[in-house]
Amino acid sequence: MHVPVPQVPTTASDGRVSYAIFQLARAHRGHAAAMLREMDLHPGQELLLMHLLDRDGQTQSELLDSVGLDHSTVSKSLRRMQDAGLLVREPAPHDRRVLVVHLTDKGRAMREPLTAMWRALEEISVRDLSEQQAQSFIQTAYAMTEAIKGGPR
Amino acid sequence: MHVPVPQVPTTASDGRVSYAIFQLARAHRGHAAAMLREMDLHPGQELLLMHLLDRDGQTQSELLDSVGLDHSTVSKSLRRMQDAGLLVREPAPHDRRVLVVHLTDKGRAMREPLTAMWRALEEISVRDLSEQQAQSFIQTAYAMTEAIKGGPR
DNA sequence: CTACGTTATGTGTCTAGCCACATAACGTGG
DNA sequence: CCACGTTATGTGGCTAGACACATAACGTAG
Repeated sequence: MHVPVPQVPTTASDGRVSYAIFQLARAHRGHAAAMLREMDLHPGQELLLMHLLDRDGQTQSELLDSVGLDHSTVSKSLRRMQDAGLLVREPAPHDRRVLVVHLTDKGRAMREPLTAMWRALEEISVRDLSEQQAQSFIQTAYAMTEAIKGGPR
Repeated sequence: MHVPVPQVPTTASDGRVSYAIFQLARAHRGHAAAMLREMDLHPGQELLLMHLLDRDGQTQSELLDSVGLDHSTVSKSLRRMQDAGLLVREPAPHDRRVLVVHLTDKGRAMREPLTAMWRALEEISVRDLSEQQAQSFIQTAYAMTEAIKGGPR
């Protein structure tokens, strides 16, 4: 099977793997954004929703650790998602600094559309791959993720 | 070699490959952003610079096609990069709609730092990979990129 | 030569995401 | 019990990036 490898800028010719990641990420994110748009979500919000769908009632700090974003990003996104009626934030009883996040019915209703979105994203992504290629890709991708995040030297 | 596969949100359990791309992209982009920061560049600007380093004097439209971003994004980024002294935009002689972009000395001076950045990014990315794994990854990544961008069905 | 579609670019507006700074509440050492 | 460090969250400011709308210049059909 012939796979076209686009012209890599000469400045990145020493970073073929990195450039491939870069290009794949762009395409992948773009496609996800289009699907999220159809369900009235903005890119990034789906992650927060997904973590809340797995465990409702988390504090902002807990969510922050889950998604790995800046606390200000989470704070602002949650406010907008509250405005959109996806969730509510309530002060915690025993620690007045803490806000506990709960999904609304509308928020919980996003479970199926989100599952479908990931399934659709997966289908198109692995469309031309063998099962073995897909498994190998996952292994390699996580190995690199760990290395970049500062795994054991 | 044992590679930890982080807990995937249940909503994305049907999208293991996609979630791996998502996580890898986050880490990769974050690391690149940190390095770009040290050379006073903002993420995204490096792409424009790299394409100009390969071919100076492109019009905004040509650049736009190269990088694959919205024309408004390119327009605004170029203005800020001009303010930063990396490039200049001059009206084209034979078509008064067109702006031709030229690098300044300061812009051209980014070639070596950028090359070094991609090399560093590559080193850490492939640190725990065999040459065969890296080649396989590139192939798979571009196959997926093509599939997502709407390759032949 | 004029009307109209196309092309190149700009601007406004929105959210994501980061850093830096600010604030309130919690906890602990003295 | 009070000063001080830590934690949880908010806010301001910046750029990236997308979409929608606007404008000027080019090109072409009639």
